[in-house]
Amino acid sequence: MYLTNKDEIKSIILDLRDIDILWVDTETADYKTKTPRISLIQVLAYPDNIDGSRTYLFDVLNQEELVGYFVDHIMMNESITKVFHNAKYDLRFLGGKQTKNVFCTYELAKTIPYHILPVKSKSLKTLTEYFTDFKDIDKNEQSGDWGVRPLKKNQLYYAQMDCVYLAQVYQHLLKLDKIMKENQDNISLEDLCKRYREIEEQWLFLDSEIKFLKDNIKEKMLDNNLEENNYFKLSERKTNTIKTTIQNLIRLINEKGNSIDFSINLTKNIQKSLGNSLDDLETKVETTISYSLKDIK
DNA sequence: GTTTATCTAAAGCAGGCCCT
DNA sequence: AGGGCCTGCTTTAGATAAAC
Repeated sequence: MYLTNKDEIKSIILDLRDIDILWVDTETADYKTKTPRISLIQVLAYPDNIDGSRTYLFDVLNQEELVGYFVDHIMMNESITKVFHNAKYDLRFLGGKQTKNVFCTYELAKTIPYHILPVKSKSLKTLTEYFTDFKDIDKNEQSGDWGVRPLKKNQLYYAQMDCVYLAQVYQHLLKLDKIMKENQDNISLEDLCKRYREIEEQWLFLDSEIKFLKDNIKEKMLDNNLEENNYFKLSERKTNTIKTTIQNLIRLINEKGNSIDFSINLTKNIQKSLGNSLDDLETKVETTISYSLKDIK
């Protein structure tokens, strides 16, 4: 439902206040510039609708008043859960940090480990295709021009379907998360250990082969001066470590006087070089404790 | 008995991900 | 483009095993 009439939009916003949970998305114009403008606010209140016909498309291009109205009545409203995918992005336009009761499916998806949710990307498109029967979702409109009017049919379709995908993904993620947490609570230490032993051999096998393959692919790509092929991109990374001698450092500090003072870590090597002199030095010890598992023989 | 090698964990940092 | 979080690389410490 594409809506441009101010009063109509406002009246729907007021009606939406009675609903517990809304699936929300936005589209922005000029997103590559320093001053992006919000173009559409899409809202779905019926998660079971899968054709997009029940998604509200509020046209808010250059309508700061309408955006403010939505923020005041919906975004700041504690009693309504607002679901976004990567909410951080949309919140830039919809009230920022002061908003209440915002839920992000992207953040939830990231907390679920790969062996439970085996997808390489956590984009809305990937998650939708993984969880639902929607396949080959076209995301071309995402990078389209949302500043033009009238909006193309494709754009409106894309905009309304995003909320549908969002609601579907949300429901599947919640189910998965619930199952995961229940399993976590119910599984015994014994079972965890047994499972570890059960898959340890495969893991060792795969891990070693993966490392072997990676090293060799890297080597061959370097030998052939190949930056990229159909499978990998070889990215170069330079790390500069700046070094000086301790005498040079002392000289500098003497020149600058008290303006330079900071603590440095005395590594094992430095401690060795200092020898007995270490006892004469005023030091502070910071202790960190960590735990690791060892095999029982 | 001492040095050297190997492994795990942590911290700092650069680059990548996600959205439009 | 751009902001916040995450991943992965690198370095370091500390524990243990192997070598001298």
